[in-house]
Amino acid sequence: MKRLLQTIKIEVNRKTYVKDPESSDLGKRIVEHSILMIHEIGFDSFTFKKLGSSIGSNESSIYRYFENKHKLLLYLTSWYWGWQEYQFVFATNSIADPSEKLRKAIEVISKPVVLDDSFTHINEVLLNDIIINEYSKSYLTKEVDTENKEGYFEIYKRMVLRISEMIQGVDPNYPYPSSLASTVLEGSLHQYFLTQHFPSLTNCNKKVTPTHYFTHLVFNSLNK
Amino acid sequence: MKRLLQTIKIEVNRKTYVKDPESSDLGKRIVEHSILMIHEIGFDSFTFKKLGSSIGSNESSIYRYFENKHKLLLYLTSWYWGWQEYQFVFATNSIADPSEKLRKAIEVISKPVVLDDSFTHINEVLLNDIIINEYSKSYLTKEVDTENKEGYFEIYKRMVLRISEMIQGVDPNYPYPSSLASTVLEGSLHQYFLTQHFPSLTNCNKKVTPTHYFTHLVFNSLNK
DNA sequence: AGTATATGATAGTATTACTATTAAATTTGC
DNA sequence: GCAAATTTAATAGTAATACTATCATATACT
Repeated sequence: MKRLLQTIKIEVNRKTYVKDPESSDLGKRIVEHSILMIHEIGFDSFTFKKLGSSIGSNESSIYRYFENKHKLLLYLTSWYWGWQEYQFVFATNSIADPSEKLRKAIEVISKPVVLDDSFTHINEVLLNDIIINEYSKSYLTKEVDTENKEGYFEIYKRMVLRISEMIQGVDPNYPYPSSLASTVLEGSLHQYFLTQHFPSLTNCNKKVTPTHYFTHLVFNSLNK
Repeated sequence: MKRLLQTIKIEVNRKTYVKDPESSDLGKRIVEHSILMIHEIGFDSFTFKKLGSSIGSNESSIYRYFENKHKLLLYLTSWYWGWQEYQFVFATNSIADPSEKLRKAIEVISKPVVLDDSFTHINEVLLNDIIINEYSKSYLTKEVDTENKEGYFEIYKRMVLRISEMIQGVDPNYPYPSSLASTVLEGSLHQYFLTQHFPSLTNCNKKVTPTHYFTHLVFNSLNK
């Protein structure tokens, strides 16, 4: 995948980091290798100490970029959703027909992720896998309400809102546009998780992707 | 809510515990207060040491019942799904008409939980809240595949299968019965979570329950 | 060359997630 | 009713985690 606009930078809530990891080489290596390591050993076993030794740096240096591993996860997830939103808007913006627009939107959010050459230090395929397996942990906390107020989930919420508006564009009388939008976004991650770990609980697989399932689900709910 | 069969005991995978907590007074107090405490401070902050002092017992005594807090969570979630399955089967078993059966099934799994007098040491309302906020953590781990093989998620999987079969009973040609079933079960928890913490991402609230939304969603997907 | 800034190395603290041991209390079997 | 078995409580100890603080060194900037 090639980016059209060379100057784009995914904007992430500044509160997720102490020092912008994009601002230095070490910062980028922290992000790059945190993705590799979380993907490999899982978020629960991941520590700054392990990350430090894997990049030949120091635990204390990582703390200068991120307060703790929870904030790092918020950074990674926000980056991911920002990146997804960019592709989402890019792919749907020029489509006039509401149904085609929504169809494209569902496709973009539920299709398998491919590498984006534009951000060399971020492996989007592995990051997507982290989102599938760890995203819920970023909001299933006792601090979710304060963190929500502080804006850590803005991009994700905006994505749901965009989808919700497209649903309303197709059927203004549909009574559950936000619920359906959140179901597609959350449910898509969940269906991918099930194909990986609980294949008997899903009909999705390599051939039948969540895109097929959710396209069918959404358009049967709406009056066209 | 009153139970009809006095002798029922919810069967939970024996591997979740070292010693059956139902077999002693201390065991029941451990379960009872773990629910209260996890509900209050969240699973992440919950420790056996804190639980011990809250029930006037000792950390080491709790380890004689549960290997660790993850296993305790597996016990609580398995108990919850076992309890839900009991109500599910009881409510739907006698219904002959496939559509009515499925309608009832969706209602049972997505309606708000009420207290069950039959299990005095378990507060099902608080436990339901724990399931909403913590269930994903029981399977979003690196050990999910081995634990799945060991049967820790059997009851949940059986629930999805039951719903899936009911969906097929209504429309044998529907191509995604398992995905739709897992979407309803998982999505229902998620919609409750959203009403609590992200009300702008859902149309569900006190009046419009997830039951309305999912009933609409499912029956519009199927050919009747 | 001198100063600011970034990074690295080391040490230290409180908490967690246990394990092991021993003592006390309670239950059970006869 | 007493001895034996079992359960629970108390204490101590270990390795790892999640940090904070301090100081040294390297690099970059003016």
